[in-house]
Amino acid sequence: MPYLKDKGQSPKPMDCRILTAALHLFVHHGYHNVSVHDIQRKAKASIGSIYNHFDSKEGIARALYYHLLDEFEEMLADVIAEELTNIDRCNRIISLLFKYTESRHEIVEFMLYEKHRRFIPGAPPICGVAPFSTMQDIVKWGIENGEICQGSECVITSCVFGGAIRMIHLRLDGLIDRPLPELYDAFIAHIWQGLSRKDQGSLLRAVSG
Amino acid sequence: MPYLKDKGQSPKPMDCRILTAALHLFVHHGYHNVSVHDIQRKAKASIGSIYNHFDSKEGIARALYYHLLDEFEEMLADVIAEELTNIDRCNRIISLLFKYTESRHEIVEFMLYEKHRRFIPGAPPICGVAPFSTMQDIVKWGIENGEICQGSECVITSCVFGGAIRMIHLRLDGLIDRPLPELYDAFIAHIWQGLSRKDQGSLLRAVSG
DNA sequence: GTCTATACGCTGATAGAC
DNA sequence: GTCTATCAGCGTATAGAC
Repeated sequence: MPYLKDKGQSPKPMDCRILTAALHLFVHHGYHNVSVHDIQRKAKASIGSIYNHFDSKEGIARALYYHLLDEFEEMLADVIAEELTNIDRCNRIISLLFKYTESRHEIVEFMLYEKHRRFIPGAPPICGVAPFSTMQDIVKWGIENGEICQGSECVITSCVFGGAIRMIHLRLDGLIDRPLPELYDAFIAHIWQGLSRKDQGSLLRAVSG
Repeated sequence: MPYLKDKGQSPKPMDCRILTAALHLFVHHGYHNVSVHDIQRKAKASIGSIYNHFDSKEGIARALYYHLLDEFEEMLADVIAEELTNIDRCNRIISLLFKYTESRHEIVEFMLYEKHRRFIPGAPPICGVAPFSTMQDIVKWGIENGEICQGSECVITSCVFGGAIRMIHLRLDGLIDRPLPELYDAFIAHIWQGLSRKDQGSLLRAVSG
């Protein structure tokens, strides 16, 4: 393809043209507002060719979705392989998502902002699926080894990644006008340190002094 | 209707039947997977009657959307009128959203989990629209009067409400099996106090990392 | 205001030549 | 494998009786 990275078996050139066209159209107009004719035109292929590569319009969406899901999961595997603390793993994931939101916004929008079950009948809710459960695992490990505060995994995971996902949505909707990576440091600090006013200075002084 | 509350001018009985049927069907099957015939059947009205009350299928969705948006905004006005601290206002909003997720899940799902622009062409992105900008205002006031830590409004608003919205999505997708109000206290504590373990060592790590 | 019957465009999918 | 031409069904919306 490649979408997020080069590894893994990429689809064949023609599949790629079709999937890339479909991704673009789905993101900008919505699955239901895009016809197979639109995809065919954009991919510079014919209807017959489309149906030679995919069994249906829904099949195109499915292929796209599961392909990107795999790439997402690969990215997370890489982050886990890095042997960081679990907090830093969370931060790294957020950092990558913020970057991709700028550089590959169509992919991020399709994966993080679309209701896939609306057009892929069999699809499980995305938040329960591999990459997202992996994110919850990382949080769980962090709680277990004491990096992260005690509490319900799903609540803490929601706090960590829910805020990030919200920012991505706002950015994609044009309601944040700065590139997300510029807001990364502030965001990370808020999440881990909390949002109520606190006298950070004295806390830090207490440690160093 | 009433959806969230009784005040305001409710639609007429027939409008109400149609809108209630449409809400149910849109939430469960998605706007594009619902035909006017489905709505007509569910509302126990005829096609002709539907088109006597609304100009189009899209018109039904629009009426529903803006009606609920008004009710949402009214709810926020009530919270603001209560004269709480701004942090408590945020908490109160989250508490109400959690409660409504249990008792009126179709409304919450329609308002917080649907991509309205996919079927209501003129609609502005929901996060930029009245109730959501009001939420950002509350955060802004909290920053200004020193209750909430210094920082970018949109980042802090994302942290506060993004986590809550994420939990609502997870709950609506069946990935959280406990009623959200039971998780409210924990959630609030995490948001305002932060997620890293609370001894100074890890706080410093979070700051430097 | 409510109803039934109908028109008709669009779109997903197929057939069959090359 | 790719293409064009075509079909069949669905779904929005209208016409017109009551």
